[in-house]
Amino acid sequence: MTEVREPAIDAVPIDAVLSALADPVRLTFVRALDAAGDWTCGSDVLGNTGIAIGKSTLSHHIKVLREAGLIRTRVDGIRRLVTLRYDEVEQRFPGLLAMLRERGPASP
Amino acid sequence: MTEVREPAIDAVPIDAVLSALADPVRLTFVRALDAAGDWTCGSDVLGNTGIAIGKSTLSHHIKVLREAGLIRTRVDGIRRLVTLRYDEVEQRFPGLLAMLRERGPASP
DNA sequence: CGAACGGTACGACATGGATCGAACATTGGG
DNA sequence: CCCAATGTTCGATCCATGTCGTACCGTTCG
Repeated sequence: MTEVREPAIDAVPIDAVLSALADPVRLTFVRALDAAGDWTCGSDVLGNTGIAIGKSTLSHHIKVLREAGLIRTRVDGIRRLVTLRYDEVEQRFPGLLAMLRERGPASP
Repeated sequence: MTEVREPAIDAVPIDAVLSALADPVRLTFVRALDAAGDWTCGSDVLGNTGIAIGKSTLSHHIKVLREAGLIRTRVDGIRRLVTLRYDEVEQRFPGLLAMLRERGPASP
């Protein structure tokens, strides 16, 4: 198997998406994936964002995001690569990803 | 005073909005306000939505939603009326309210 | 084969936040 | 003037979940 099971985009409830994005770690993670734009190793994203959490915690967050339909996980040999399900998310929740790029007024 | 203090829409961080909407009670509340479309009394919304919580809990949720920039509270004599800040939210987070109307796949 | 690597699964723990009840505040009416 | 109606505030409690550590699993390579 080269793909990890993920829900169909139409089967994901908005509730799950909101809950998934309500966590600061996961929000930062999604923003980083959005900026990266390509398949990325999960632990690499950690390094890029400066988030300091254990690997089991990271695994947990990735699972939540995957079950919320936001990301996809691909098995590549010894590691797992993740990516935003960009087009699908945009189709189902138009404008959502653009919203997340909004950093808000806190940018000194 | 006939208005309760609320943040300017541009001062609202997306984080606060996501956290506010991640709670099922608040999400239901916002949906009800959206459907009602007009000024609505807080306790009325409770009756309309069938949510069963104490009045202090309701007050708490309203406060969270107000501080997230989503609703406005107006003092009208003995009661307080709440409403969605529809146009402002739509301007700052285009598509968000439409997303919330999406009930997801659970609609038999 | 067996060791190392990258990630997952599971149990335990701590903390944030949802909830409640009671006391307080404000307004309106008898 | 006092009382009823409506919300807010404050403490206390309880639970969901973010976090960690350890054990485990699949893959790769010596």
